[in-house]
Amino acid sequence: MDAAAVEGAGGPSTQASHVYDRLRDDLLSGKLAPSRKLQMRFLMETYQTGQTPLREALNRLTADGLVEVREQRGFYVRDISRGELAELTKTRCWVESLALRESMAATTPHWEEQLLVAQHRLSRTPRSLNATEFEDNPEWERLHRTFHHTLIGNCGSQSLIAFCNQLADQLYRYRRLSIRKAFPSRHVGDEHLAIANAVMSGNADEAVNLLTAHYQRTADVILQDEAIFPDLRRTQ
Amino acid sequence: MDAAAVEGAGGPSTQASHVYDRLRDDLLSGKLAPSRKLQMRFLMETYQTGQTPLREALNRLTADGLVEVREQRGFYVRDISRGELAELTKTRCWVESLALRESMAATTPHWEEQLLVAQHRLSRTPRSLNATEFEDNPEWERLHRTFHHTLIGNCGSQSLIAFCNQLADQLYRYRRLSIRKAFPSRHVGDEHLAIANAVMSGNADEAVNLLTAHYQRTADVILQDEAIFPDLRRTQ
DNA sequence: CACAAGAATAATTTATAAATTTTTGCCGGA
DNA sequence: TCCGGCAAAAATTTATAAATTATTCTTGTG
Repeated sequence: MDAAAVEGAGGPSTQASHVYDRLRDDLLSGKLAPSRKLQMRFLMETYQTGQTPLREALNRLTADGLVEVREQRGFYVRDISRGELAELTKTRCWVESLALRESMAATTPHWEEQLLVAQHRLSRTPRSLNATEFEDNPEWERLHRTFHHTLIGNCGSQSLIAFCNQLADQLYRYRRLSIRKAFPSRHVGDEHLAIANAVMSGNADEAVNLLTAHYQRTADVILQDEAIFPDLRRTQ
Repeated sequence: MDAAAVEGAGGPSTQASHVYDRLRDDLLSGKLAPSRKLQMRFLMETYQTGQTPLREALNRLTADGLVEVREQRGFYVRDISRGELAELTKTRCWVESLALRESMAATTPHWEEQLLVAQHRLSRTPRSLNATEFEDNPEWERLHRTFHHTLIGNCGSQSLIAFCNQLADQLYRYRRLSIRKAFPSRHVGDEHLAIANAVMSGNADEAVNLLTAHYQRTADVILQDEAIFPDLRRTQ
C-alpha cells in the first residue's frame, strides 16, 4: 500500500496536499507538540518529500491557525495557552450561536432530517474503542464533527461555516492534547440529543443555551488539565 | 532606492512578503481582474522574482480569499458574483454586529477616545483627491479602514477580528472594482459620525442598525453596477 | 464530426545556491 | 576566575535554476 495510491475519489493529487493532510493529522493529534520548531530537514525526512510541497502545506496550515511562521526563522507548531483556549471557546460560542440561529431561521425539512440522522448515527457509535480505558474512536470523532457541522450548515454563509470549522479544528487540538479524564463521567450523548431536540422543536434560545453550555463545559474540563498547562495559576 | 531597502520598522524582510503586498494591492485594486489566470511565468516577469516567493505569496492570498487554487492547474484571481457579494455583506453584518456589541459591552475610556480620534481624522480627510471627478484617496481608505477596525477592535477576540478583516478585504475589492457613481451623492461621513455617536452614547441597538445599514447601502450600490456584473438579472 | 494520439504548454517537484540567523569560541576587563 | 561583547563558523531559511510530471491544445484518423 503506497501512500500515493490512497487517493480517495476526487481527492487531491499533488504531493503538497498529501503532506498537508498528514501534517494536519499529526498537528491535531499532538504528535507534533505545541511550540515545537518545524525544521525543514526534519520534515523532509519524516514525510519523505521536498521543500516546496512542505512550504505549501505549512503555509496552508498557518492559515488554519495550527502553525505559526516567523519570517526568516522558520515554522513553529502554534503554542497553546489557557488564554487562547478561553478566547477560542468564547468566540466559537458567539459565532456558532449566530450561525445556529440563522440555520434555524432558514430551516427546511431536509435539514432537520440531516440533523436527525447525524444525531442518530453519533448516538450509535461508541466514543471509546475500549470500555474501561479511553481510546480514541476515529469514527466517533468523524460523526461528532458532522453533527456539529450540520447544526450550523444551514445558515447560508460559506465563509461563516468555514470560520466555524477553523475554530473547531483549533479547539479539537486542545481536546486531543488533554488527557480525557472526563471520560466516561460526562454524558455528551445526552447533550447532543438535547441540542437536536431543541433545534427540531424550534426553540432557538434553548438550542443556543445548550450548545454554548456544551462547549463551555468541554473547555472547563481542559482548563483544569494540569498535564497540558504548566500550573502557573494564571491565564498565561 | 532598492526594493529591499524600503523595509518599514519591524516590517517583513523576505521577498515573499514583498510580493505578497504588491500582489495584494493589485488584486484589491482590480489591476488583476477577477477569474484571470495567474501564470507563473507572467508573475515572475511582472514582479521580478522567483517561483518560491510567488508560491508563498499566492498561498497566503488564497487563505485571504483573494486567490483560488486548482490542483495541478494553477492559481486564479477569485471570481466575483452578485451572489458572493450578497453573502459576504450578509455575513459581515452578522459578525460585525456581534463584535460591535461585545466591544461596547467591554467599553473603556481609552477605546472611546480611539474611536473619537478615528472618526475625527476620517472626517477631516477628503474622500476623493479630485473635487469634480472621483479619484481614490489612499489616505482616506486607510483611515476608513482604521475607523471600522476600531469599532470592533474592543471585542476581545483576535480570531474574530481577523475574520472581520478578511471579510472587509474581500468586500473592499468589490468596492474598488465598481465604478463609484455613488460619489458624491452619498454622505458616508455623516453615516460614520452617526455610528460613532450611537456607540459613545451606549445605544447598542442603534449602533448596530446604523452599521448594518451602512454596509447594506454600499452593497446595494455595487449590486446595481452593471459595469462589473454581466447583467443577467440573476444572482449568478 | 467524434475521438484518440502526440506535441506544446504549464504546474509541480527536486536540486543547487545565496542570504540570514543562531551558535560557538575568543579576547579583554572587572 | 567570571562575565560581556565581538567576530567567525555553523546551521537554517529563503531564493534561483533545472528537471519532472500533468494538463491542454493540436492534428490526424476512423
